[in-house]
Amino acid sequence: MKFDRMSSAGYLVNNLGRLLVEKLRTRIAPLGIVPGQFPALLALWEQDGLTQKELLAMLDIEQATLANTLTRMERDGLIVRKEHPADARARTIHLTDQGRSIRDPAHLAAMQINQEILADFSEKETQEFLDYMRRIIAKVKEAEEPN
Amino acid sequence: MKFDRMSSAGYLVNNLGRLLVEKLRTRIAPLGIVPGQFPALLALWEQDGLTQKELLAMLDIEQATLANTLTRMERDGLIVRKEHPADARARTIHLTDQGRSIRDPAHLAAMQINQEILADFSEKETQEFLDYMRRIIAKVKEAEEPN
DNA sequence: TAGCATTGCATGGCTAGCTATGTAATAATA
DNA sequence: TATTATTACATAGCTAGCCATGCAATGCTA
Repeated sequence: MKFDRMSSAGYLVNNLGRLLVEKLRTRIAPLGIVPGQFPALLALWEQDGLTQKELLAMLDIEQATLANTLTRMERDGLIVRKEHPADARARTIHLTDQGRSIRDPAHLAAMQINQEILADFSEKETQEFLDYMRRIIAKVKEAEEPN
Repeated sequence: MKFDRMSSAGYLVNNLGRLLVEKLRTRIAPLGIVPGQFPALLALWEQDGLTQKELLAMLDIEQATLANTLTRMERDGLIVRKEHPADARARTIHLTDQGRSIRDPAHLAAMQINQEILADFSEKETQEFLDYMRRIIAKVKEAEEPN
């Protein structure tokens, strides 16, 4: 009985995931950000001044992971956290000028990577691939939350 | 200009990768192993007594990552490292009885996950999906090593 | 309104990936 | 053969994910 990694969806997804994170890392390094900060930045570029809880609701990571990522983002001068006007437990999260300024090149880097890795794919194949991914994600999430 | 994560191949691959790692983690926890150990175990189940270098050549991780994983595997009683008969720098890696004994259930867990997440896929769709993944992986690797 | 439950966030400890670097052993060479 | 280069592996330090837990503030309720 043999297990062939190249025929294992799980193995392939994981392997590609790591490759793409590293690719993104090198692309966005000049902007002073790292891959883990990307989803939070995307959300904050859409809407600034959120609380951690509100931001968390937009992301697919755990609260503790976000808290640590935000701490590093603050350290790196991308965001500042201000006291919440009405709730002393909460803090609102605001992009700095620097955090705001890298929006376009960061978007571009991510879009270029997506485009490059799918350069040999037809439009139909690209859509099929994205659809397969979304279907599997939905399936996994449904399995872990049967409600 | 908006960036839609659900249309980003990179984001989707990553998101799914994490979901699947966690799924695997819960499945194999009863066996006393964790996902990072899986590839090394697969290789050792195929061939025991390899050096770290030989094992590394079969895996898609960096040397330092493997060294740390092997240390944890030894700590957890899955492997032992013995002195190499001819080269005092190297050590040969051997499965313990415990490491050997979990082979079948571990294989089964991984195969079941692959099967479950693709349960709604036709055979054709499954093959297409795997093929798309392999094509993209090849593309990314080719891009980073133009030779 | 006093006490308890809940909430918002932070922290600790783990796995697992990465790069860079150290160290001892081996191999190559001047 | 003495020195230098290379090799095999380990270690340090980082990001980034996870779960469990702590703590202060807020909300609820008897």
